[in-house]
Amino acid sequence: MKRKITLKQIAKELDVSISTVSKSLRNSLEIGEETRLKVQAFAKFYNYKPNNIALSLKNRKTKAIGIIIPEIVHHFFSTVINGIEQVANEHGYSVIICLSDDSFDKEVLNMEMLANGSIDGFIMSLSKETQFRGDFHHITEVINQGMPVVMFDRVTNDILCDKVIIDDKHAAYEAVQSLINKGRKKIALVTTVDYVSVGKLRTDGYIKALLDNGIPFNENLIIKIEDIDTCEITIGKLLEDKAIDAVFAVNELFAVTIIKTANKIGLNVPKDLAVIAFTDGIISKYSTPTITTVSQSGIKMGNKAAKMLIERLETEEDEEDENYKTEVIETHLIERESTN
Amino acid sequence: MKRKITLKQIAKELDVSISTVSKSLRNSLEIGEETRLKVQAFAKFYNYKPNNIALSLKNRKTKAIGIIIPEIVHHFFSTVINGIEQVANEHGYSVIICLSDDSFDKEVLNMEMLANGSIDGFIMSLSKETQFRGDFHHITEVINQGMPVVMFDRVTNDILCDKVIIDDKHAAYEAVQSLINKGRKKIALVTTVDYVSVGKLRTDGYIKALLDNGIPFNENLIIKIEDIDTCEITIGKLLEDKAIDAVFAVNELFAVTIIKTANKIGLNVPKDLAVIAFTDGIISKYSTPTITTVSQSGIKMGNKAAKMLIERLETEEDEEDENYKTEVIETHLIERESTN
DNA sequence: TTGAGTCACGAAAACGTAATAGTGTTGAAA
DNA sequence: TTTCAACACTATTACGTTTTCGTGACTCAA
Repeated sequence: MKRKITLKQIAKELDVSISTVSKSLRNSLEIGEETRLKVQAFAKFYNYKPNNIALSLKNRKTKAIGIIIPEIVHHFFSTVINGIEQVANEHGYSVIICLSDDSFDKEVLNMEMLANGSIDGFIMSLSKETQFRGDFHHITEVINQGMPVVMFDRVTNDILCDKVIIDDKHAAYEAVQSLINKGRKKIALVTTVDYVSVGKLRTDGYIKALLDNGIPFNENLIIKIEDIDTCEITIGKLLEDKAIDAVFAVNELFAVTIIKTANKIGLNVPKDLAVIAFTDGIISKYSTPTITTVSQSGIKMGNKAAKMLIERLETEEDEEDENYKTEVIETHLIERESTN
Repeated sequence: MKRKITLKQIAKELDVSISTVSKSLRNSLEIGEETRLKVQAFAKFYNYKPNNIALSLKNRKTKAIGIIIPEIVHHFFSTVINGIEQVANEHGYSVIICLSDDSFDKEVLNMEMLANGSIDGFIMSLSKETQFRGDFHHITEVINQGMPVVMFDRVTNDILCDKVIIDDKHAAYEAVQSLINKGRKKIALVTTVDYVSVGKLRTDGYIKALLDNGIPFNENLIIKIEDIDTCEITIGKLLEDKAIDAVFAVNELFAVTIIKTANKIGLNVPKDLAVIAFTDGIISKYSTPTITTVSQSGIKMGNKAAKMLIERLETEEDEEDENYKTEVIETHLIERESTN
């Protein structure tokens, strides 16, 4: 139960000054070899390690990056964290994670908590509520204090900062195009009701793909799910009434529910109904049939976001160019059983 | 781009001492009302917030807890994090997460990094490699320094500290018993090869359930999967050669693979083959058929672990009783389609 | 013998805060 | 007039580092 040893204690024990100890441990030439070795041996014996907090205070940097995301029990977000952690670790940074639970207030609170010196910069994805409100003052404030912010996936144009996104519109376009290429004509879109930026973009891509191929866009073929647990009826209606031959779902959960519902009413996937989903996760890989998806590599996204943040943290403050970049992570289609 | 304001700057600006500012902001009676209000107004205007790092250094506590887990893209672990974060947040703690990637070296490195003042205590689950090696010196060291550690799920008896586990043996026993109750007689166990404590316990429970019911234990019905991606052959052989009527799988992935393989060789789940899995995750819920599982509530585990840690952090150091507790989180069977 | 120049080390400031221990002024009681 | 207390602040220390600036002792050349 011995507390960690400090420079001061070593100094006292060896009857030298604190500066001498500090310098010895950093192998300064100022200190004579004898003293230096003696101090080093002593420090090693007592397993001296500098106190991170003291260093942070002195250096005015914590070597920690704050991550704020809506939820963590979520394949995509946890993958991004993984990606961030990888490069953070390589560069000697640790990551502090806060969850907003898609609540504006929690997002603000967490940011304020971390912004008071705990971290050097933020990597974040906006909560639904924040996107809905369009209130980003907490982020502006942090940026104005000179703390860099990198946003990913759920971003906003209202904030100037580095961003990492996927081209949701284009990816959706390609997914729908691939369905059309396979001869599907009546393609439905199953999406969410919320006001998250990505939802709109994916819808845009869906519509554009249809129109570019001379397929009329029918508003009735877009259905918005409120609650995943009670959506079977809505989906059932879509499948029975509209005589569609393909569905583009904006996430895995919708896709797998669609397949289950289709099976119940006697439709075969992929013969009668092709299904394609956005976001490649674990469900698509293990569902029956396996589901064709648009993969958005969370790892790459996390890697990139972390690189951008660290880059900004480690360039001299004076030469801050401030020309913020938006990186686009490429997506690709993973073809599986749900589209013949 | 104005840096955060400090007490010193406020003091200088208002031409009072730092102590006066500090005391004013904490509403000390020592300071006259006029000065107090003036300082408070000024601080509010400039949005003064005390610097966390300085506070940490002064108070010798960081109000942060370190989490070390093998991986994060993993339903169970991310659920536990969620549980930890909930109570941590309630108590004003933030969480720093490090991933060991199931590597001993990374686990040690991460612990050392965090132990040097960055956090007040650890919540951790051992990496596979650490369990295999049986080398826990890094944990002992941290504990000896007076830093509390709470271990969950993958724990070891070699370390004295608070622990949160589920009763793996008993839970496995109940799962197998439920299969037997449904008339299944020839029950296989599909498990992992690694040396993780929980694997052994689950096997023990499986065997005990068989023996208690007068069913002879047949070693050939236990198969150990090395690599999830190439296990279909092994599983196929098991299903075809052994004429089994039920399988107990130690995780979801094994279970869903078993079901897929069974379907391929013409077996119907659950009619011909009942399948039950350990660890309730998202796959079990959305697989076809849905899978009966033993749920181990990660949220509860996280909640409990965080509570235990914070409790220890916030009781006076002198009255440390040091009688470590091991909390057992109850599990329960979630019956779904894979067992008639 | 003095001046400069090295050597080996120490003192002190700084990072930002909170708390303990002063300090000077005023007013009132003795 | 002295004494004591209350008031309203300020100075200082401590948390653990790193670093800049000194400084005393010694050596060597002029």
